[in-house]
Amino acid sequence: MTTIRQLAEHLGLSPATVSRALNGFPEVGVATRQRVLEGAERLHYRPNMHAKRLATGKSGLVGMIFRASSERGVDPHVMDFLSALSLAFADSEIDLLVHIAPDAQQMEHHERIASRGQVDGMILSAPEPDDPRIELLARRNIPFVVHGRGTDAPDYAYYDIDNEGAFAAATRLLIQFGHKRIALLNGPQPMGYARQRERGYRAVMDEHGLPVPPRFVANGEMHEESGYRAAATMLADRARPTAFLCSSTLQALGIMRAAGEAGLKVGEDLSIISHDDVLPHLLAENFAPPLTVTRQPIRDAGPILAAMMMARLAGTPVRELQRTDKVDLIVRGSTGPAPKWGGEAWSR
Amino acid sequence: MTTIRQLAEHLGLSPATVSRALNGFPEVGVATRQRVLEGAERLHYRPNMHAKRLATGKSGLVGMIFRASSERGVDPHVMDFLSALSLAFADSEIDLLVHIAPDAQQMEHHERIASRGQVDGMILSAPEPDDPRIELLARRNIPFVVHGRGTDAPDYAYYDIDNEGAFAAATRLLIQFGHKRIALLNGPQPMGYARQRERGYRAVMDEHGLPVPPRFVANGEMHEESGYRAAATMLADRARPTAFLCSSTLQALGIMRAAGEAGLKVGEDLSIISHDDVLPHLLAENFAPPLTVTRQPIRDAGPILAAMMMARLAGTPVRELQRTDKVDLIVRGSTGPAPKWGGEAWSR
DNA sequence: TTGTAAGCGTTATCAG
DNA sequence: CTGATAACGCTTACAA
Repeated sequence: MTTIRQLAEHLGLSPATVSRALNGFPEVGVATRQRVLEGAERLHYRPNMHAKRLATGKSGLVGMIFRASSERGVDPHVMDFLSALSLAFADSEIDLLVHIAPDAQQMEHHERIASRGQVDGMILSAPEPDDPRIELLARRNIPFVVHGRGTDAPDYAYYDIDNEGAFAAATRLLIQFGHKRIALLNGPQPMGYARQRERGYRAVMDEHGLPVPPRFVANGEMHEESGYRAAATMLADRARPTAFLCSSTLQALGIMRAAGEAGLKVGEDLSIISHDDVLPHLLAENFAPPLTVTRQPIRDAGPILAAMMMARLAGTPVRELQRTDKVDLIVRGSTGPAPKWGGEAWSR
Repeated sequence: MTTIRQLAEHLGLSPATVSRALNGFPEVGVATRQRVLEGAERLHYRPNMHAKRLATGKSGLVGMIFRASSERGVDPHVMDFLSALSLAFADSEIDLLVHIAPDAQQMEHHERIASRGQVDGMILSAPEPDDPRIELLARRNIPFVVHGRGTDAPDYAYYDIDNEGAFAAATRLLIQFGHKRIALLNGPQPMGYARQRERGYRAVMDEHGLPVPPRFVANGEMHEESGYRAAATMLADRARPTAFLCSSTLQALGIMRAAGEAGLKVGEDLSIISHDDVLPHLLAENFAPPLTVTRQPIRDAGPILAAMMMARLAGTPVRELQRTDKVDLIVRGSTGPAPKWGGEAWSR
């Protein structure tokens, strides 16, 4: 390993000049810089990160702590996000420090990373309204950006999608198709996005004077089995829903299984609209029938949040780093007119 | 931020003694150590990682670079592995540095991490026979452990499952059920595990004198659509297979879709056995019908490889860090006796 | 058992 | 434009 001092000696320069040349400082002569660059190349000089970091106080690391439920582990959507994020940082100098922590140990892990001071900033996702992780980072003065929002207009840097608008649009489509008994299979209760989605759904139901009985709204994790369980229960009832809104294509898969067992044909006897983060290994258009979805690939959030993080580190103020994107509604075969027998609205 | 010097002053000791006390050196007096520990607590002392690392040359970071295909991104199974790995490192001092890189840029990323010297070791997965990544790490003398094997008896530390035995057992079961036309939907061609699986399958087919026409073996990525495509093609032929072996439950989902479109009933007209890494959000037992699988949760590899990595860093020799686990064959509803019409072996 | 002092490889300050 | 020199915060011989 050649050090900056060796390189300097080799060139007949001081370490200081070499450092300046290498780091693009303006005051260094153009000929000198050229010489230094060539020398560095020739001697295979690689700056020692640890020394650099000790001297500058910057670590070149951005931390991200994912949530894991104890039974099901990490939501498969997040891998897609992580992947896009990593790719987006690829040609910067930044590397990603990743933790996966059960909900119960989230704070512990944040404490650890924060107090060690080993990251320049943090990215966090799936915030709740009064998220203690956010409070911690703010208190410790660690720059952070958030994937999602805990509340409607938070005072931190975030990127989110318009969950409320998406679910309002989906509900509206179903109502236009004549559906009156529409059930919602939502994500976990405390999550910001789950609240936003429920709000969009309820607003449109209200608007059309359609009742929302409590048993038509379920909260659960976003996997096949949770979709199956909730749908099976609801479909067993005589006043069953004629349409489902759900939060993930995996849940939709479970709804389809329940529908199959109940002898219902999806797209005719039963309509389904799912939110689609786009899991590349299980595409909504390949469902049988193809799924109608509110679509916003979660991977698109990667480059956006990476850019936000870098801007934040460069000092861009928070209010310039808040963004919400619209969501597309894509109609496919899993939705259709309400069946005749279900034409009546559910009543207490 | 309190430094070790401040803490030392506060206690009337030298930084050296404080350092020794904190790092558990034996020579320090028991009373002194107690005092130091309390003082550190009181002043909220946290050692500066960068300084520590500059002094010791260790980074406390283990790197992992995942492969991503350009169209489908990262295999969803790996998130589960990453998650287990991170959990396993949680109460060590080690943190995980994660990259996701397209196959085409794997070497670039390895170069980058290796030359910066910012990790103490690397974990890598899905090796191929003469994997250039492994060659690079070996040449640079960076300790590493591997998830999977590129060859049967590699000279590096690895953890793998008995893919060959698993697929041999699965093939045997199908043959016992009377199947003669058995197709294999494998993972990507170059991967070690894909080769191992094909070998297990072919060995048992040979053993029973059953031919394996080229069109009965497909290699592809492990997602729903690849399973669908391959199965649809094979099922369209008049001498179609009566049973499928596949590499992932997502592929099995695709096979089921193709079977449905061909009017075949899975478990009766067509048998399916899949390898099951256990995706927690899509369980094989919840398929319709439930899927017969060779089962080995990929998450189990997390703690094993974490322990191996730490052992490797502590100097345990490579030959003591090589392990292969058996795989369970779990029979469920997707397998059954070969249909009568398919009783004849395929012939050229 | 504890202290002194010399690194570890950079960057940053201040002269020149 | 370039060069000394002092940090940066910790570890580790070596001395006591």
